Amino acid sequence: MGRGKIEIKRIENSSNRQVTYSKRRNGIMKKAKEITVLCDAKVSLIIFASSGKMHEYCSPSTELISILDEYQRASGKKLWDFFFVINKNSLQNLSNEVDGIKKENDNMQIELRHLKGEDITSLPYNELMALEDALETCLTCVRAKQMDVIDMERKNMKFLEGDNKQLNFIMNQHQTSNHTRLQMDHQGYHRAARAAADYNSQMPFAFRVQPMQPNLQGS
Amino acid sequence: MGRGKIEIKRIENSSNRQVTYSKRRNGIMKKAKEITVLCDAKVSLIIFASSGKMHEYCSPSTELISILDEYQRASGKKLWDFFFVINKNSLQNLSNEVDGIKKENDNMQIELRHLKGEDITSLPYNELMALEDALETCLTCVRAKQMDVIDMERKNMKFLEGDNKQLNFIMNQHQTSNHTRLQMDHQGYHRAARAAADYNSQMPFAFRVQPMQPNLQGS
DNA sequence: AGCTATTGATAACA
DNA sequence: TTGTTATCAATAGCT
Repeated sequence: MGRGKIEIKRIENSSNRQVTYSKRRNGIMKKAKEITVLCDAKVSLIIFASSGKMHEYCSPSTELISILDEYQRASGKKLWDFFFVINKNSLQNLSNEVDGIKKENDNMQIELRHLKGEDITSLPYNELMALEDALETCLTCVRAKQMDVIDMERKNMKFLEGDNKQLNFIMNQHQTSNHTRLQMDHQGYHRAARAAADYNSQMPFAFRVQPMQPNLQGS
Repeated sequence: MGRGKIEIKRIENSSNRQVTYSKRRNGIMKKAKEITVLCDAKVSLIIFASSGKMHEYCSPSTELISILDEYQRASGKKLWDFFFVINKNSLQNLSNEVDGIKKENDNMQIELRHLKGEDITSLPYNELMALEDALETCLTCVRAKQMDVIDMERKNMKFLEGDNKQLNFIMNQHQTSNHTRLQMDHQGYHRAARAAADYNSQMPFAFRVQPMQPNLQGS
């Protein structure tokens, strides 16, 4: 529709392309306006030139957002899997929260490094003293705990030895029977389970005492 | 452009309106396609008939979402105060990331508590041993650092005493002059600045040695 | 849906 | 860029 027919392919001459773009853009815009008026249609039209400059048309008394909302329902295509509408207050809150978490994280990392004896060059002397005190207290505490654990282990050993004897005794008693079932009383089962759990919690998994029956611990 | 000119106003005859809608819609779609090809433009076109039926065009190798993204940047109009575009993968990634941070946070808190001697009841014995070792190493390290600090303090003291003597000497030398200026050599200035900086880094601010001239440290 | 007279859009040019 | 205009394309009214 001009002085000559043109093929629909990219216009290589840049200024021709620019002129054609601007004329055709106006044409489409006009037609978009017309169809909204003539036919009660809702239209959203967004055009970007290759230069990046944008032009848009949106039918009056309509918001792009509501058209996009309808678009999602009508097409079934979701523009977003998920989206948050966040006003300025909640955005501020979110930002503050994230900052807080980051700060907490940083502080913990610094504290951790100090407690591990790293990075203490930058600590003032009085904090070094405080750190020493804290470490000594902790060491005392840890050593006391070690004693406790050793003590508990001994008790557990003794307890388990006792149970073992009892089990051996029962096993011997039922040696000839085919349906050998442990005849421990109910309380005994629970005591053993508790002891095993207690004991297990002090040991890495590889060394843990395995229950003799799979659902012993669950009872 | 038809058998007669028409006014651009709502077509009251419903079937005429429907026909015109369909014809013009095709026309706009065609023109939208043409401008993308001819002029390298990016186009998003969404049309709703009054019936609610939707038609859309989006220039190829482009996603509506990216056009809308550009729209927001180009127009300055925000469709939302804030929005995340999250596809299933990035949602998973985000979730993993958050989980990671939480886990990291938890681990740090546990480690911190352990290093502070709290909450060690749940530690297995071998970890208690490892903790004891770590604490002892740290204590050694902290004590060495304390020695360093004390040592450095002594050196600084000595150095400052020396400077003090020198200053007193110079002060005495220039006692009668009104333009009393410290005649320390350039190297001496830098040495003093370095020593002060070093010393300062070991002390809380309240006890820090203040430079005698405000721009001494900056030199 | 097609058809086509007619209007509208626009390519080339200024 | 903007305007003009010869030409082509879209489409209104009709089947």
